[in-house]
Amino acid sequence: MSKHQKEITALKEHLGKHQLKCTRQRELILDAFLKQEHITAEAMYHQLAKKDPHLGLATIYRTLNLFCEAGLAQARHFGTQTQYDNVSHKGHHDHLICTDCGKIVEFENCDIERLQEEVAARNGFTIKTHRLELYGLCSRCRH
Amino acid sequence: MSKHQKEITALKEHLGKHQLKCTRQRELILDAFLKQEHITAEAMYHQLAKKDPHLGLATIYRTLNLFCEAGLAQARHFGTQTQYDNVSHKGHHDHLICTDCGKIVEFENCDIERLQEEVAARNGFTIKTHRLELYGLCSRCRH
DNA sequence: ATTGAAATTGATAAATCGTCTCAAAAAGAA
DNA sequence: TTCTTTTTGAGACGATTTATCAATTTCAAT
Repeated sequence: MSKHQKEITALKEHLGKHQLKCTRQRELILDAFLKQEHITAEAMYHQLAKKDPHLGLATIYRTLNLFCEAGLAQARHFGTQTQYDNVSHKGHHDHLICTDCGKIVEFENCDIERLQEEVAARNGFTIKTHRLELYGLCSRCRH
Repeated sequence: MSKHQKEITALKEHLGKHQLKCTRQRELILDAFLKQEHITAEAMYHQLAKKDPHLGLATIYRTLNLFCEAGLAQARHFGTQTQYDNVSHKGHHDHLICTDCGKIVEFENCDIERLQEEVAARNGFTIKTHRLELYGLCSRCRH
């Protein structure tokens, strides 16, 4: 019994609803993905090469995008690459980023999210996702 | 006397500090850039083709990146392209983005920024800049 | 104003990242 | 098993951005 049974079920539900099939590759990629906070397709490609040397990069991209559609992942453009965030546990994924050493701290703040909803409503928008990144210096780099 | 004298001075100061030179192209691009809220390199390329048909795309990229280093612009990856935001007027630049039609609404919210400071302080960070993007559907696309 | 070292430019080649194509393979219902 | 549909893997492709490099421009020192 996997630790991530809930997410596995969620994916299968999505697959069923959309006439998609449950493949070995999708299960393999999901299993690896759920162990991460966030990962790039390229990183996952190298990571999974050990388990399945023939797993194609295109399949990883396709599958991670599938996870986004299924609501398990969320794509985020960071630098030149796309990070796929694991949002199956937390609803959102905000970041504090040290511009000096690159350290990333993740946080969540309900008050900020409530205010975001207000701003959106005031402008006639319905928010689906958001992205908040705070750039600065961590305590160590400030000195 | 240009409306953007402050920014022109800021750029020249940056150039001086880094042994960079003030060229006709840089002045031309700065002038065009300061009239925008945000623009892509490609869009600026086409826009400036009228004034200088020989201005190269690479120069536009180089110069917009220079503006980022000088603190006049801020790069933001949206979809497959990079938007260069004009941050010389406002300290911050937050966006409401319609994922359907691409419409972008800019906003500012002091309460959110105050909360951001709190989160940062709690984690030992000192914020220099931030990025907040809310993705969803605008009123028109919701229907 | 002229000179000369250093930076910049324009044109294009190259790199990067992600998607598309398509024949072969796999899934899964009948 | 059989048949239809979906998926896969490999590489081609497309879009965006950066690197290369000879020619040009800037600008400080004559």
